[in-house]
Amino acid sequence: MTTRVGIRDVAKAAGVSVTTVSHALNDATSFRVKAATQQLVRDVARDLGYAPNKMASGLRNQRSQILGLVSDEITTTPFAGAMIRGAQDAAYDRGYVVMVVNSGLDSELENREINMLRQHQVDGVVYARMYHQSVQVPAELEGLPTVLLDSVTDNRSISSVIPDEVAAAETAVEAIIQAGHTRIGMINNVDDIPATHGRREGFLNALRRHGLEHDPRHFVIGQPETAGGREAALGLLGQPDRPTALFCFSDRVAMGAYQAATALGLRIPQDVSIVGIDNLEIIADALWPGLTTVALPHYEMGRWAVNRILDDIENPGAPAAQTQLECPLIERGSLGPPPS
Amino acid sequence: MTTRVGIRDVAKAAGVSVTTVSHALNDATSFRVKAATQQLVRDVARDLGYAPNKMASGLRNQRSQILGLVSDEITTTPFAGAMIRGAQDAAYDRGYVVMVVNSGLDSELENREINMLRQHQVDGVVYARMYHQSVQVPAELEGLPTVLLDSVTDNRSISSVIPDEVAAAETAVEAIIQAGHTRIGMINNVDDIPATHGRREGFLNALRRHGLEHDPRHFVIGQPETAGGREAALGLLGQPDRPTALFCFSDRVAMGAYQAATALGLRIPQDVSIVGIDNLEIIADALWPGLTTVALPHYEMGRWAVNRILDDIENPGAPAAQTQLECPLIERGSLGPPPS
DNA sequence: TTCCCTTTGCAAAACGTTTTGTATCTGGTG
DNA sequence: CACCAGATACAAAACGTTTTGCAAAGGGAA
Repeated sequence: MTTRVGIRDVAKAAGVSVTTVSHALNDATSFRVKAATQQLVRDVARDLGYAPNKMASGLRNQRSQILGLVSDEITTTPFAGAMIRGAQDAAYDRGYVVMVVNSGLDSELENREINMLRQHQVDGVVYARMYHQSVQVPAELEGLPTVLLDSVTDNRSISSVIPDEVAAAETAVEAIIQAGHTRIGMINNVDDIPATHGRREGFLNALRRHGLEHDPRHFVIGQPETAGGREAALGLLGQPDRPTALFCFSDRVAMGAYQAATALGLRIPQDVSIVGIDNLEIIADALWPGLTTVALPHYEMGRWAVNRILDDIENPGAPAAQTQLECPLIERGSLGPPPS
Repeated sequence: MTTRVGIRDVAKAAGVSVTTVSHALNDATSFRVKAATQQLVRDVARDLGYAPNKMASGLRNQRSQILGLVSDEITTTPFAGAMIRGAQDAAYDRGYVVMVVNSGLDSELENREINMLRQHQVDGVVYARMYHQSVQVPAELEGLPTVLLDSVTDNRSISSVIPDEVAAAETAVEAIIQAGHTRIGMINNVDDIPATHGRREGFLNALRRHGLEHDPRHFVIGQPETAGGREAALGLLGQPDRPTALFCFSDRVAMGAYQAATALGLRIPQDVSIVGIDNLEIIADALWPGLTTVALPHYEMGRWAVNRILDDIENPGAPAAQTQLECPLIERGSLGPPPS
């Protein structure tokens, strides 16, 4: 239970003043300390296990080196981990640390939590959603550097990063077309969210680009969970001129499609190919055969958001940027040539 | 871009001294301020939107009101969310906030991150693992109040919280026995970790308690993922006197068992019942029929750990406690009576 | 009125840094 | 030898709180 060692202890041990220690350690630009002294101080500091108190230096510098990350439901979603980790890695690389708070759907609570972050003098906050959506930035964030993660708002002066939904869908459908399919179905989400529209658009783009006809009977919507996918796929694959490949709104929907295919006695990918979106490893890897899917760049978005906010802090006044990140195809075993 | 309002602004606006404002707001025990004055100060503070600077008060009080949470792989596991959320909820209730860091498997990085937490003067740290295991507490945590989450160590002076693995398995197997089964198989994990041994023990306990014979051919081990479960279940269910119910090490293993059953033309639960452990919603809910399983209390463990550490901080010297939390049965549709 | 308590308020010190302004060296030049 | 310019080191102020010690005001009791 030794008491913490402070800068004055280092000064005393090294036989120099507190000022000199500070200069020696922060080496700064102005050469106000002799190289030999600097080395001495550093050695002493290391030997004593000195670590500067960020509460004190933050108070003095008016900079806490803490970033806030406020998110909605962290619990129920498997994506949270990757986003948070990306944010933390980026923060760590630049000497910052992240405080995560999550408020579920309770905006009253969210405001109180943002207020706590403010009291801790966070230098900025990443406002994150677990599913890409359009949000209203709470007034509590006024005056704090803010970046949106996996969400957008109409205020163009706030930077944001989201997946390129249209391109993601195009990537998936292009792969299906490359495999030789011409009758391609899609199971989309019923919900009115950006992902729904973007993925639909990408699907249609790819078909059009290759001169393939869009058969409305092969385009269905359902709840974006496994059960919804199962029902939708049962309908789609039960038709006499069923599609030979299915592009699913998400990996969970794709899992439902697997169940439907199995129930109908169709083998994957010999009888029907299935492609998802998300690269939710715990599902995509577990399905049998493995699910070919397009990865959502959660980790990268987390990194981008933090880097962007730190740029804003270090260099204020740069114009805001709305960024879309690419979504790579992850091949496993559920995409093959159409049955002959 | 208004400059932050400080305690002196409140004092000036209320026409009292800074001291009085501090007393009025922290109301404390000693009645050093008249009720009317206190009310006035509070009103003024609210009107001005005053929020105390925790860096300053923390510096003065030698207490940051920040807790560290260091964990291993947050990315790949779906449990992280629940644990973190539990920790945060408990922290929030008591006026604290949580800094999460994760280091993957890199203990070098872990040490540096713990060092960052120390610099930020965290009042304590929760040392968490995503999968219940035995750990060595890093020397860097020396002198900091520490609680282990989902992990244990041989140092009995450190508090810890883990799931009651034995009881969890007993709960699962009891339910199977109650449903009428007598030939019960288990697919266990190959890895030498506490969960493996605890769940095996609980399985055997339940059988013994009901006078059921333990058939070694019905007990197999495999990799604790879906593929491992699939292979193990193919062997188990391919036997002529196959078990009528399978207790699986985890929900992911259970998913493999579903695949095996389907491949063998066995219906769940009519031909074979399956029970898992984890209550990994994204899988248990998605399987068809839904997976009956035993929930691991991740959220509750997170809460317990933080509450315990705050108790330790507020009231040092209490003896350490090693706690096991209960695991409730979650019934969905994969457990039924044995085929007649 | 005087004295003494109690209530209420304030000034100042302290927490551990960083940074500014100034003082002291050193050695080179006239 | 005297002087000066850099190089190097230091003392002190500041960041925004909390808390201690003290002073002023109020009010009974004598």
